[in-house]
Order: sequence, then structure tokens, then C-alpha cells
Amino acid sequence: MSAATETPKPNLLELLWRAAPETGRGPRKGLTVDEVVAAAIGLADAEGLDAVTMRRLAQSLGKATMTLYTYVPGKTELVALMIDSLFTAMTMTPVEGRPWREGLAAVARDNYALYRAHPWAAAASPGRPPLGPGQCAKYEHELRALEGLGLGDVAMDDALAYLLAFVRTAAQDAAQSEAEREATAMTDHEWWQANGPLLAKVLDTERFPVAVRVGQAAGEAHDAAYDAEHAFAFGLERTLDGLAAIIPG
Amino acid sequence: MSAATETPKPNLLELLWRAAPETGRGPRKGLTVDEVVAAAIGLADAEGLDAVTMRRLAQSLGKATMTLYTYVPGKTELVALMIDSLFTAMTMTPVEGRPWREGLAAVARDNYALYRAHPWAAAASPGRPPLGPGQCAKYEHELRALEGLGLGDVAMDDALAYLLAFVRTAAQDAAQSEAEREATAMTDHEWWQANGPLLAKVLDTERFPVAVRVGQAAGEAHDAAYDAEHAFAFGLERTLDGLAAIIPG
DNA sequence: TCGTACGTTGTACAATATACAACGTACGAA
DNA sequence: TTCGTACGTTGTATATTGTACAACGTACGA
Repeated sequence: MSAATETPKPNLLELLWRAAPETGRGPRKGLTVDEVVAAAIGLADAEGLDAVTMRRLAQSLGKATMTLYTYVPGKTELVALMIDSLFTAMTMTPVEGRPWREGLAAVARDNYALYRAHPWAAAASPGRPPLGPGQCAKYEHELRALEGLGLGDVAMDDALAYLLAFVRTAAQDAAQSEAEREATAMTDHEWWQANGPLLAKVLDTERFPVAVRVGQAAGEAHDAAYDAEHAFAFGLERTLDGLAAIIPG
Repeated sequence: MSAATETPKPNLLELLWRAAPETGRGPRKGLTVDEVVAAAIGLADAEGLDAVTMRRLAQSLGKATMTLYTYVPGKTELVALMIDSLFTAMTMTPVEGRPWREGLAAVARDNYALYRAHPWAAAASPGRPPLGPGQCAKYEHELRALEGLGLGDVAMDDALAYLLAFVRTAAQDAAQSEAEREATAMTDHEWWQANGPLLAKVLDTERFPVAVRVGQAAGEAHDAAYDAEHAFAFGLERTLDGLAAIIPG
């Protein structure tokens, strides 16, 4: 075999950009990468990322398990493709020409909505996603909310990464507390009845005066369901205030 | 059997506070919960949380796999115990009486150091950890950095949660980028040589003018190793500026 | 027309958490 | 002192997981 002929295992970047060289030999492909990714997203949305096993995914597509490996080198790459696909399809509220604070708030809310709609993505997406088409379009769009404010290029990137990290974490925490609440087959009353005595014994105000006082106040203020949304609203204002400190004018 | 006799499966809270009722019947226990947790932490520190399997952990303790289930109801609870143990042992820089900004910066740095030393904990610890002894002591200590500043109790809790979420995410992103760099058996030069042509084709400045410009500047400014620490330093200042907006005076 | 590149698939394997039952230890009551 | 039993320990077993491998058949290019 010549060196030019050997098929290099498809790179993640090539896959993201759908730049795999087609050879035309052998049987026709029965699926496309997009179909596989779309089915995987549907499964993850419906039952969580844990439900996306190669077996179940293949079954939902009417193919054998190992067939998937024709389209995707492995599960890691599949998840990367799923996330980039989300980015490609996400709603991006127009931000250009608006006051910077409004624009960044819109960016944050779009991201929050995305991760709340697809909680598995918040947990799986890394701080710096690979440069797929979705990520690039998203990055371009979001940077424009920071363009023309007098920030240097590096500061623009820093600021955006900072904002996005906050949103992703907020959405992740929200999803997690929601999941815990659903998983616990216990009402708040039952939980307190079960754990109250121990906590009362152990949380004495001698050792933890501030913690007990503040914890009680916080617990009463937010009912658990509202907690996450409150944290997002609070954090968003703080984050924008923090960025204001480096934005001239 | 009478209802009073049945042994209720040990609660996570009881376990955290080591409040399991001792009966004294049957053979002596060959281990303690603390030994199990300490061994698990050692394993996680050395080889990551994935290496902490019930088999390997039991083996490192010289016991059979299922023996662990005498000490811990399951792996979920084990991880919670590991994290609370970390909290108990973490260094807590004194903060009382110092200017609030210094105190909060110290809190942030202590947390960052903890999660950088135990990267698995950053990934595994939830936004609101269970009320174990470690978490309670930590919460008490950290709240004191916010005490007496004119904030209401609820705002104190909000502010602390906001700061800690930032730190945890920053440490997590740092660990992840570090892990990726080590896992990739490729120098930056090799990577660019492999992926450069595709990226050059696909990242045209027509579609992504701002992204290409800013991305290039950011890429050149931070070499990957320094990137994470820079993001933490940048984000910490922004976070403190953001909190300054709600701290009177 | 035919060789071969490649899509498809069944089987196989190593690894996971943990359910279950057998076994033996040592305490508490007699 | 004796004996029943609560409980610590352990081996085996099961349902899952991702994916390596080899057999098989299809359809393009020479």
C-alpha cells in the first residue's frame, strides 16, 4: 500500500466540519453523521446522557451497534458533535448596536436557556469547546457583544470566557438540584423529620453561629425550586457589574 | 422482629457525622470509615476518580470488594465522604478583621488550591454539598469573611455561593485543560500541522471576522499552560468587583 | 468483469457497581 | 458456661458499558 492511500482515522475537527473525504467505494451508507447526532441528542434530551449508549442509539436508528463506529470514531467524539450541533442550532438574540450590558445579558440568557433545555450539555461541555462550526458561529456572535467597547482583543476573550463559565455553572447547578429533588422520593417535611434530630444535635450555635443563622435565613428565603433561578439572576448582575469595571466609560 | 430492632440503612448524614449506632454484636470490624475514605482519597489523588473502583479500593485495603459495603452504602456516598473529608482538612486562611476584599480573595485562593490539589473533587462536588462536618466548618469560616459588611443574611449566602461557584469552575477548567494537554501525545506544533490546513480553509475572515481576530490574539497571548491561571486571576478580580457593587461603603 | 475498499453486523472481552447467599465470629442472655 | 443470633466478610453472579475483531456482502473502478 502507498502512504497516500491509507485512510487516516477521521479527525475530530474533520468530523465537526463534515470534511471527511468521500471515496465512493463499497456499499452505500445507510445513515449520515447528522442523523446519528440528531438521534443522540433526542435520546439525551429525553432520558439524559447516560441513556445514550451505543446500543440504544443504534437500536433507535435501526442499525447494529457497531455500525455507529462507521460514522463516529467513538463516544467521546459523538458527544463533541452533539454539543457543536446544539451550538449551531441555538437561538442567538441580536446584540449589535445595543448597550453592552443588554447585549451581554442577552448572551447569558441565550446560553442559560440552551443549557437548561439540554442539561446534559452543561455537564459535558468543556470550558473551551473544540473549534467546530457551531462553536465558531457562537464565538463570533458573542464576541460582537463586546466589540467596540474599547477592550483589547485578549480582554474580549477573557471577558466572554468568564461570562460563559458563570452561565454554564449556574445552569449545571440548577439542573443538578432539580434532578436531586426529583430523585429524592421524599418531601421536604419528610426529609426534615428524618434528618432534623441529628442536625439539631450537631449544628450547635456554639461551633457554627454564623453558619446556622445564615443557613436558616437562606433556607427559608428560597424554596428549593426557586433557588436556582435566583442564583442565576443574582450572579448575572454580579458578573455584569464585575465586567463593568474593565469596560471604559 | 420488632420495628425498633430493624437496622435502618445508614443515612448519608449519619455517615458524614460518624453517628452510626454501634451494636457490638458479631465479629470486630477490621477497618474504619475514615480508613476507607482516606484510602479512596489517596487513590483519587494519585490516579483520578476513575481509578477509585470498589475492587481497587478494597484491594488497597487488603479486603474483599464487598467488604466495603459494610462501611459505605455505595459509591455515591463514598464520594460525598471523600469530599467532606477534604473540606475538614483544608487550610483556611484567617480572614476575620481583614478588609473584605482581602478576606474573600483568601477564601477564593484556599478553595482554588484545594481543587487544584484534588482535581477530582472539583468535578464531583455539587453546588450545594451535603451538610457534613467539613462542609459546615468551611461554610462557617467562609461566611465570616462576609460578616459585618452590612449584607443581609440571604445576601451573604448568595455572595458566598457565587464566589465559590466561580472558583470551582475555574479549577475544573484548569484541570481539564491540563489533562487534555497531557493526554494529547502531540506538541502544539504537530497539532497545528495536522489541523492547520483545515482550519485555514474553514475559518475564513468573511464569516468569522471578529472570532478569527480575537481568537488569534488570545491564542498568542496565553500559552496553554498559563491560560488557566490567567483565567483564574482575571475572574477573581471580576468577581470581587461584582460583589463590591452590593457591599455598602 | 472482477478485485478490493468499505459498510454492516455478531460475537467477544474487560470492566463497572452491586445483589445475594454462605460462612464464621463473638456478644448477650440463659 | 453455653448457645442463639446479629453482623462482618467474602465468592459468585448479573446486568451494563464501550469497543476490538473478524466474517460477510456490496458496488465502484480498472
